[in-house]
Amino acid sequence: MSQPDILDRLKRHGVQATPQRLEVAAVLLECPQHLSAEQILERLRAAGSRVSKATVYNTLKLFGERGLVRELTVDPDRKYYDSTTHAHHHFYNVGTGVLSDIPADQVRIMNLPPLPAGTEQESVEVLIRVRDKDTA
Amino acid sequence: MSQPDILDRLKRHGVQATPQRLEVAAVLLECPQHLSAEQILERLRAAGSRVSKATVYNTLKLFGERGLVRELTVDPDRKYYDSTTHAHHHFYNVGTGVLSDIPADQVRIMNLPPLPAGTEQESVEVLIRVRDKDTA
DNA sequence: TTCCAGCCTGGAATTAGTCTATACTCTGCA
DNA sequence: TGCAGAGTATAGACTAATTCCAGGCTGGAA
Repeated sequence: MSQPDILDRLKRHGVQATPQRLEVAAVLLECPQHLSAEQILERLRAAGSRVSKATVYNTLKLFGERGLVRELTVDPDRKYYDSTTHAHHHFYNVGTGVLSDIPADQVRIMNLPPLPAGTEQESVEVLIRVRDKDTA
Repeated sequence: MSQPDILDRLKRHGVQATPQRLEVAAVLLECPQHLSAEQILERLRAAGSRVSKATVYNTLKLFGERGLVRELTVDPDRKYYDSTTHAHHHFYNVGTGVLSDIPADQVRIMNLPPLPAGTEQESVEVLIRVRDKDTA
């Protein structure tokens, strides 16, 4: 994703652009992927950036709230941020921690039950946990 | 769930019975519900038990590994333990943290895509996030 | 200029969960 | 009757992800 595209995406989600936010966005939005805050911080540091940890966390949280990226709760030890925001689902390898996408149109969910009273739906997520086969 | 039923369930899952494990199981298996480790510890303490935190955590982890209860990763801040282990899905109220069950037969998933190479499926979970409607 | 809101930062604080070293409790067996 | 060993329980230290905080910076409005 190019710099102007990123700027545009920030603007469309009502997020004010700053150098740090652009850096974070550039890493995460580079391609469809799933990264944790620490992974992003690591990459930024490796590339010579001096963003603070707090800023990376704050920025990702903000991006998540504004719908610019998607927050995934899949690993009990850390959050992952998904650069792809349109509806889709995931495979999660519990051994390796690798996440991969399942296009929304490959899963059809039927007979959805009524929501609990007084609530409205926010999202539907299908998570298929997998593990490496024993090669023994 | 009565004491003998709990003993039986432990035995069927290859978990050796101890007073502490019985206490933990009694709280969680009392009825179909979703509790965090801390909630269970709290209830035990309130009931006068002196189990240690480590024991509660160890016990729940063991129960989860042996399939006696189900571990849920749904709230980024804590794990929940589900007393119901047969296949089913969940509503999760992101505002209140309340989890509720969706019977498996109320959700039909079709066209499941192929698993990533070299992996085998462990579980399929559907999570529907909801939020309280604005009453404004 | 001066103000102010919003942003960034390092470091402290928080918190779920795990680890560790020690002590206890059975159960089989001499 | 007593010992050995496996499996457990416990308090408290520790880890790691994330959030909080207090101070400093910046760019535009007045």
